[in-house]
Amino acid sequence: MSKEQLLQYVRSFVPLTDEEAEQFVAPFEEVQVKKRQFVVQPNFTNKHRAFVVKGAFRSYAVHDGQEHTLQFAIENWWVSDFNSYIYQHPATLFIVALEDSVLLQIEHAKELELKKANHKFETFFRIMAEKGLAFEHRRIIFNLCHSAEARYENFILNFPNFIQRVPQYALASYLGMTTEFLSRIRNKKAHRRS
Amino acid sequence: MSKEQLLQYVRSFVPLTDEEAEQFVAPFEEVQVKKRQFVVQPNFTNKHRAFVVKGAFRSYAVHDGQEHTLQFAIENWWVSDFNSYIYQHPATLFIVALEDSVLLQIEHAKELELKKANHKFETFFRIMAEKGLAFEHRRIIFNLCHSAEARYENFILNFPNFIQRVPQYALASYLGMTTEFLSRIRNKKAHRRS
DNA sequence: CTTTTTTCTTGACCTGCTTCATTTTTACTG
DNA sequence: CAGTAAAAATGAAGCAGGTCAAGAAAAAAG
Repeated sequence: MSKEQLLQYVRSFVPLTDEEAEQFVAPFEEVQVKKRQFVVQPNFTNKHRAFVVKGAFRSYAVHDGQEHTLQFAIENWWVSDFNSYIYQHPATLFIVALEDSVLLQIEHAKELELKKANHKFETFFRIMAEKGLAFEHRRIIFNLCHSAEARYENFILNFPNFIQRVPQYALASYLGMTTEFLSRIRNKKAHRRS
Repeated sequence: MSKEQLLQYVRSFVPLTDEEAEQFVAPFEEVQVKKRQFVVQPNFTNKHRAFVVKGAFRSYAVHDGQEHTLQFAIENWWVSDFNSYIYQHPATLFIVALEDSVLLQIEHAKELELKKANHKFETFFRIMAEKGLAFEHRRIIFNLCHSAEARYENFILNFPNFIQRVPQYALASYLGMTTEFLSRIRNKKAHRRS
């Protein structure tokens, strides 16, 4: 069952007794999501945090008709409009399924209860947030320091398994460049190899 | 005393009894730092997380001779090379005092002890990390969506109190542009006003 | 306050990346 | 599996922002 997968993930960060494990996963509910279906939309508050059991997602903002990707998420990643979720105010992002997917989602209030109920659960969410913050720090610094081409190379190196699953225009907007420019970078690279 | 200031800050997020308060601040030690002094340097592991009691700091990376600013911190902000601190591996950033400053710093191992000892302390650090992550998400999206000029305007709007205290070349590198270009933006704006 | 260092400004020129328009390729859908 | 929609590639032209070099202003040091 999919909750086993979530538990395995959680236990890789904090040890849980069987009883605690049961308590942790209880408030999560499984949701099936079809490709191109939205799970978060601007102006609606993001009421759930979701663990990706299967599939792929993309969160992005639209500004002046342009899409700008904040994150991708595949198996064993989490998805939410984090600002909307933790402050429980209206979302600014779209989150859409890139494939037919399965999520395990928890309501905001239920997550608060979990964190309150058990020190270990609190620790788990603390670790998630810290790792997320550290990740974004690395991303910001890297983006500040490097050219479009270097950012693409770095992505390939660090997330080879994402490359096959996210459309190129979405990757371009994640890396802060246009689709056209990413296409040219790839083309240049292909020619160098031959 | 400066620990009062830290406590006031912590208590704005989690309620603490007097006993807990004492326990929390005990492992922090006060450090005086002179302007231009470094508190973190690449290749040395960042052993402390520090709360700014007074003064201002800047964390930045150097790449191809160019400086790129990740963060500024003034009173009631925290400073560290977060990746170095939480994983206890060598730092990649410089952190330097922009003014004569006072820090309250805690050793990594002592922080772990605090988080283990009391659920509330764990909650506090979880909230810090979550707020930090939400902040960086907003920053990344904003940077992806906006021009150099808009990023500068946004900074003025959101951090008016930083403007007076950080050098312009540092602000430029935080906003992802050159000193020269920021100078031109400011100049253009001044002319529009007259 | 005078000297030195650091920061900020300004001008001329340059380029990495964007924009727009069109075509080709790939993926869905009935 | 034909037809249509979505995604990727390609070319030409433009611009936001960078680079380099030199001077002015401000701050720090003596």
